[in-house]
Amino acid sequence: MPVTINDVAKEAGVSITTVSRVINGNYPVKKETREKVEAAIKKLNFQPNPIARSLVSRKTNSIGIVVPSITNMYFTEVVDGIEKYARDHGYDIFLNITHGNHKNEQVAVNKFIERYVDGIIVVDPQTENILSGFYNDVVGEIPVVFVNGYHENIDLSFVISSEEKGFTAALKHLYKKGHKNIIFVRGDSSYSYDIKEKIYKEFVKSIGSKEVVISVNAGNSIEVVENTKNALIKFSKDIKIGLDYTALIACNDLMATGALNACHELGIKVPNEFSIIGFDNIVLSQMTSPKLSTVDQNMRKLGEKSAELLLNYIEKGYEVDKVLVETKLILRESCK
Amino acid sequence: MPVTINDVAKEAGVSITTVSRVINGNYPVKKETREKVEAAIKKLNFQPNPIARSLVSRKTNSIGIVVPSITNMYFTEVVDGIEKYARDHGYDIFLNITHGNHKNEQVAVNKFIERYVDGIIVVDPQTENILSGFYNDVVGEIPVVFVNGYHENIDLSFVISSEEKGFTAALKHLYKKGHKNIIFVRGDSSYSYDIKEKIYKEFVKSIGSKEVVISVNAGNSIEVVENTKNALIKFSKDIKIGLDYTALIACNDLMATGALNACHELGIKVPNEFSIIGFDNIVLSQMTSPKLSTVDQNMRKLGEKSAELLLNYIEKGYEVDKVLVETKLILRESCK
DNA sequence: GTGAAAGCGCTAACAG
DNA sequence: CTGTTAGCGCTTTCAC
Repeated sequence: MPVTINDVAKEAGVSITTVSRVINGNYPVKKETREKVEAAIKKLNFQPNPIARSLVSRKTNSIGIVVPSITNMYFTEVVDGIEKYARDHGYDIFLNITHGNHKNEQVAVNKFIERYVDGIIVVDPQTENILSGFYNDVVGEIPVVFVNGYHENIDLSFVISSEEKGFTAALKHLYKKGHKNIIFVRGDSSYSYDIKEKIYKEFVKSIGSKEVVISVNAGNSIEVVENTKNALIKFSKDIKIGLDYTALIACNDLMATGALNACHELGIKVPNEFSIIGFDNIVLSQMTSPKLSTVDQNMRKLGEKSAELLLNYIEKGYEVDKVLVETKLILRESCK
Repeated sequence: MPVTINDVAKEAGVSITTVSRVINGNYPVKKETREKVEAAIKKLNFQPNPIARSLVSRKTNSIGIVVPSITNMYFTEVVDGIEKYARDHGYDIFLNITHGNHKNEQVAVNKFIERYVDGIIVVDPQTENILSGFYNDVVGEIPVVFVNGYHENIDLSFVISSEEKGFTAALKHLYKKGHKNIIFVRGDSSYSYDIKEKIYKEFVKSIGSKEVVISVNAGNSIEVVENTKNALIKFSKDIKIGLDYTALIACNDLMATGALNACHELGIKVPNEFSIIGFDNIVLSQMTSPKLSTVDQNMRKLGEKSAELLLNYIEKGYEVDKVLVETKLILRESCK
């Protein structure tokens, strides 16, 4: 049986109120009394029961993270950033993995609310939950911060990476290096792929080149590597990769890795004959050979910022913000 | 203000005791009474406050996971397995990342105990915490299950993958395929590397071959890929890789990937001239070109099993178990 | 079958 | 400065 505030009070010869006061330091306590109490606390090794505390204070010092997947290196770094920031600030974190299912996401959020977590971070929320108004009700009950995902004209708080900027920078870099015909690789459905495709098409048009969009199945799962490889190999039968087209830009590093593998198999030298640039800067991009040039989304910062924002809401009240996290072009070995 | 059991009692015209009974179904309640109460619960959309519940029941329906890292694909899959099993069985999970620091690990465990989680899973515990007796005190307070890590003659509950068997199988496979001179790659310090080295040396001796152990800095971080690559390239100056030595076995897939990258750079064809076999079967092993042959540790199952064990302890009482999870040789493209 | 009342461990008026 | 008391929302004796 753990020691309670009562035991401490008895040991110190004071009331439990006094003990409570020295624990919380929110009311004046005479120095000698405090010392007596502190001695008792130490002697008995007393830890206030957070459950009892929460019951009256209506604060649990915990936050919930809802994330589509954790085997995906992208999300993993975001979670890492959140965890560190939150823990450093005295919050424990609950984790719920939705596997990209929008119903699961709702269930997860509702369960966190029932648990009385102090706030929730949803990483890459399902677009339909954003659009359906599900979250508009939720934020009435509890502060929520979203990391990336669909956010156009949405009255909710987001931490977003400036993908447009980063993607444009990557494209411009390729162009500056003399690449005129650039292949674009995207997954089947995602807000972020749509944005990038739009930018790509406009860019290609602006330089008077022709567009080649390769769309592969899945987008963020392991399979996308293989899918991209196969798609590119198939594509290479019609068009001379390395001659007609000298560069490729992918919506994420998984796809870029798949493209790299295709070149490997086709005997195309990267970067000498063909340049590849990815997106995200997941750890994988440093493990390939050659190492991938990519656009750093700074996922860890994305996580930290969202946690920072959430803790602010918890402590000072909710409001709607959009925080932009800068992306950064990382030049490694896969393009020249 | 959320609706409480009082509101329901009032609405249904019964006492809160009765409401509590229909919620928990632990005492007989007349059918019509129950229906009245259920109607009220539904009407008011009542959710029992888990904090209040925990305070009296001394059960939080939550477990804590302590893990060294989450950007490491290996741990990530373990956590995934735990999360799924626990959630499917009504438990929420707290996550704490220690970054491989044994002090952090202790703090994490203690914080979970203070939070009154119902049980704790420690993935790859720090050997010094195991040996120092830290955990022997802990299990007196709360059930704990460990996933892998040092466990020889340790009186604690472990879920362990049969690394010895898997590693031996990989070695035998290589030998059967005609490889006599096999290079071994390990990281600097880890119980699991030591075990593998021992097996390797015995095996090499048994087939009358000579041993080559390459030890690289770090073991489970991103850098190990690069470190292994460099080590192998350096090594290749003295000994003809692909001629004198035709195969390599690594302690994990990160190192195997590094070796693969080295071959790539050295112009050595894998698997035609040189065979590589990894360990773990992290997702990365399917993303390389050629895809890595490896030993599947079945990390997801490791996670699930540990959760299963823990929930059993929570519900039926703690005892000491050692559960072995089988490994499996996965032949893909990197060896022949 | 049902309800009154005590209490889980703590905080926060309210008195003094 | 310090103590008494009333809860927070729920479960669980103990009576009836």
